[in-house]
Amino acid sequence: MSPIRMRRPKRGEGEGHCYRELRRALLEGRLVPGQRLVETELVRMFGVGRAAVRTALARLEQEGVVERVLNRGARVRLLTEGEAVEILEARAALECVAVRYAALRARAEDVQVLREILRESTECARTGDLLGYSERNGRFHQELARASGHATVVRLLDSLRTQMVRYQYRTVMAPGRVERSLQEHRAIVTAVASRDPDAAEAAMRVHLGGVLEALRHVARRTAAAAVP
Amino acid sequence: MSPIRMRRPKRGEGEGHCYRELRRALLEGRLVPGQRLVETELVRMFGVGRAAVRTALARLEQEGVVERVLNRGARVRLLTEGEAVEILEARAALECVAVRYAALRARAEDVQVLREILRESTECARTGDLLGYSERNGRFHQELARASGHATVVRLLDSLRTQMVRYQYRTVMAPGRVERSLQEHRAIVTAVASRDPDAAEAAMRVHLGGVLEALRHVARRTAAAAVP
DNA sequence: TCCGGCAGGATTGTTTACAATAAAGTTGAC
DNA sequence: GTCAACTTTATTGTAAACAATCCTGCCGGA
Repeated sequence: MSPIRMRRPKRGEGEGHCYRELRRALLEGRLVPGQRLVETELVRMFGVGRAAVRTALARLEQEGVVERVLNRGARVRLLTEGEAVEILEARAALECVAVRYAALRARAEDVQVLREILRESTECARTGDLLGYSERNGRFHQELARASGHATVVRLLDSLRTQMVRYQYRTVMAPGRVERSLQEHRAIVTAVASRDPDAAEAAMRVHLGGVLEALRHVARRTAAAAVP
Repeated sequence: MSPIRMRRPKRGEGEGHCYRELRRALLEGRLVPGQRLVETELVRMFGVGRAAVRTALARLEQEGVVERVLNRGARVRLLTEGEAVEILEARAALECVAVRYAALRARAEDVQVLREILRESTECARTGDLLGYSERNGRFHQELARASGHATVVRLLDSLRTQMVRYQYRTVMAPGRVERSLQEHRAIVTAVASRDPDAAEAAMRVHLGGVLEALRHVARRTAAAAVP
């Protein structure tokens, strides 16, 4: 973990600061699943009190990102492939709601943002920048949710996305998956732009079905590798 | 709030105890939306330290049940009708996943439990016991989710259900809604028992669609509420 | 060698005290 | 009577100390 210490936050923002930074560190991959989160270390790292660290960890646990065991502290939660599939299924259901609302309520500038991400994604796919594509993929889904204006679904999806960090890279690696993903993204944007909720939901269903299948395939492969 | 004080919990279970009790008090209606949650009062009430209360409140905030403002403490979150509709939409999407899995994985005893709840519901409807029906209705959806064996969806639904408390009680006023709800529940159980995921999902979609329409109608008039 | 008990240290859960903040109440001039 | 500035009070945010628990390494005996 980065030993960098940031400026001391003001009174009242200690907990939120710690929560956000911890979450960010997770999303950026600076914290690996299974890694221990020792309270005093986090105190030094973020320059906040232990109480703040403690409640931040409690929030992250509630979110399902962190696992805490009595008297043994917290660690970054490690997902099984099965749990990853579950999370993706839940995400799929919620993203369908989101995309439907996006098709109904997206403003022109939202569509513009999506098109820009699509353009960048295309570039990443062309140059073979898989990590860059993965990042754009995340932003695509995030922006799509935002455009839906559906606060509850956005909140739930945000939480689920955080839990999936570890698998975001792997699913994209399957050969030929990037091109298909990109095309599916294009179909979604087209449907949203033409304000067709049914088409949008259908396109999303196809897309996430593909992702799910890819992940299930990965699950089988690693299971096979584990049992030779 | 009930001034009853319970036995002091052991070391390590303070926070969880406080969290669960607070949650229960919410579900049982002993805490009304908008009500302030003063930390020292909760300390006296549950016989735990303030730190435990604090982290419990943080967890409840993360869950969306409690709202906290800097330096001004926590209160039970008050939902607008619009937010209630949002939550119900999210629930609908997730319950469809749940019921599909239930149709695939439910054991005979799960179906038995559902049938028993159905029987009790019928009795409540016959005698006009609306509160009793509302309670069975909650248990029906809960058991259905449990029978799905889908941990992630169960967790999310649990959280969403807690947020809806306020609307569960005002539930049963729409005339004729109870009968329709009961019939829809029956259709769901039939589909699950015959291991037909498509029919089960379709039945659930019909059911929650009806609930949603009723709630949306209420959102315009702000009078009665719907039977989920 | 292997096993169980047993200090010692590390880390967490809890309590207490204290500082900062916001709400309520008070005073006093106009 | 009213309004603004001040004081008081209730309550939260933070820090530090303390106690319980778990893990590790060591020791002695079989």
